[in-house]
Amino acid sequence: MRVSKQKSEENRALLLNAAARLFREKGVDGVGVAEVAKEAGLTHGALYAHFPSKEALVAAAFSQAFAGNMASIDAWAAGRQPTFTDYLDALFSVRARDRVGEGCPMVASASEASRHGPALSENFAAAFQAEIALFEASLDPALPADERRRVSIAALAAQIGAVAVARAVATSDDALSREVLAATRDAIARAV
Amino acid sequence: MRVSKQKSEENRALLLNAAARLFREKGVDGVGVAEVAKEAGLTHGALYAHFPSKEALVAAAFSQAFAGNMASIDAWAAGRQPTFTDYLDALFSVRARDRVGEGCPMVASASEASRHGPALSENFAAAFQAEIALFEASLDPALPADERRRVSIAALAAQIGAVAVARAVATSDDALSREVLAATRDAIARAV
DNA sequence: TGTACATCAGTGAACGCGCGTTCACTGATGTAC
DNA sequence: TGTACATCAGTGAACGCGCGTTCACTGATGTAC
Repeated sequence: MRVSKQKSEENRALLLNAAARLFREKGVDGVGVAEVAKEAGLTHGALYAHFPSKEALVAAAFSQAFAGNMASIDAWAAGRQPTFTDYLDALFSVRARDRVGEGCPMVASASEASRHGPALSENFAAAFQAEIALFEASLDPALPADERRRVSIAALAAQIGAVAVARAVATSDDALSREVLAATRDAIARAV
Repeated sequence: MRVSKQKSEENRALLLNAAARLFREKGVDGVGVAEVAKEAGLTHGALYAHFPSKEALVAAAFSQAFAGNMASIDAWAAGRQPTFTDYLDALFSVRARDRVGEGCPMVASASEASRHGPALSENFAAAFQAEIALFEASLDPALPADERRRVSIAALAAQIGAVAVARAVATSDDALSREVLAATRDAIARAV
C-alpha cells in the first residue's frame, strides 16, 4: 500500500544504507537485490520504485557512501585542520582495516569501479579527487601545489592497496597484515 | 570418452589458464564454471573431474597465476639482478594497468582473497611474501634488512592500490589514471 | 604380441536454487471539489 | 471541514535465465593375461 512521502524517503535511505554496507562487505556480485531489500525491511519489488536497476542502485549506494565518508572525516576533524600525519594514522589503522561494512568505501569499490557501469567509475573518480583535496589542505602550504597533490594521490592510492592487502592476509597471517599497514604508512610519511 | 593421461593434464592446464584469465578480467563472482570450461574447449562436467568445486578451482587458478607471475618476472630479468627502480618502472606502468587478464594476479585477487575461502587467502599471503623477497634483493645491501623489507612491502602494497585505482578511473579520467601511477611510483621511490 | 576387460576423462541432461526484473494488485496518502 | 477519487509506494507471485553441482552414460585408454 501507499506510504507517506516522508516514509518513502526514509525507505529509500534504508535501502541505500543497506546496499552500501552489504556491497562493501560481500562485493557487488555477492549480494542480490532481494537481500538488500530484506535488510532494509522491504521486499525486492519496492526497490524498483526507487531505482530502475541494480546497476543504478550500486552507483547510488556508493555515491552516498563516498559522501558519508567525507562527512565522517569532517566530523572526526571536529573543526580543526587535521595534519597529514593525523590522516595517515587514521587511514592505515587496524580499525580502518576491520571496519569493512562501514569503512572507507574507496577501498571496497576500487576493484568494482571498472566492472559495474560508467556511473560508478565517474563517482569513484570524483570521490577520489575530493579526498585528495582534503589531504592537500593538510600539507605544509610552503610546499609547491603540485607536490602536495602528488603526495596526496600517493597516500590515498597506497592506503587503498595497503588496506586491501591487509584484509586479504588478515585471516591467514595477522602479523603480516599489520606489517603491511605500518610499512606502507611509513613509506608515505617519508615521501613528504 | 576417456582421453590419454597426457591429454588430460593438458586439459587441466587449459582449465587453469582460462580460469586465471577470466577471474582476473571479470572477478571470481563474474564468471561461471561453464564459461571457464567452454573457454578451455570442454564442458562444465569435465571440470569436476579435475577440481572438486569452484572454490578449489579459484584457489588453484590463482596459485598458478602467482607462480606464473614470478616466472615471468624471472624471464624479464633475464639473469641480471634488476634494480629497485627497474621494478618500479614495470610495476607502475600503463602496460601493467592495461594487462588485466594476463597482468599481476595480486592486484586482481587482493579484494577477492578475503571472500573466497582460506586456501586463496593463504596462497595470496605466500605469493605476497615471495614477491617481497624479490624486491628486497634488488635494494642496496648496505640498507638494514628490516628497512629493505619495509620498503618492499610498501612498494607492493602501494602498487596494488595504484593499479586498482588507475583501472577504476581509466575509462572516466585517463589523465588522473596516469597521474595516480606516476605519483605513487614517485612517493615509493622517494621513501627508499 | 594379441585379446579381453576394467578404468575413468569427458559428455550433456537434469537437479534445486537464487538471480534481476516485471506486473497485477492493494490500500493508505494526497488532492480536488 | 468533509467527501470522492486519483495516485503510487509497497506486496508478492511469476518470468526466464544462469548458477554450482550431480550423475548415468560413452568410449578410448591403459592393463592384465
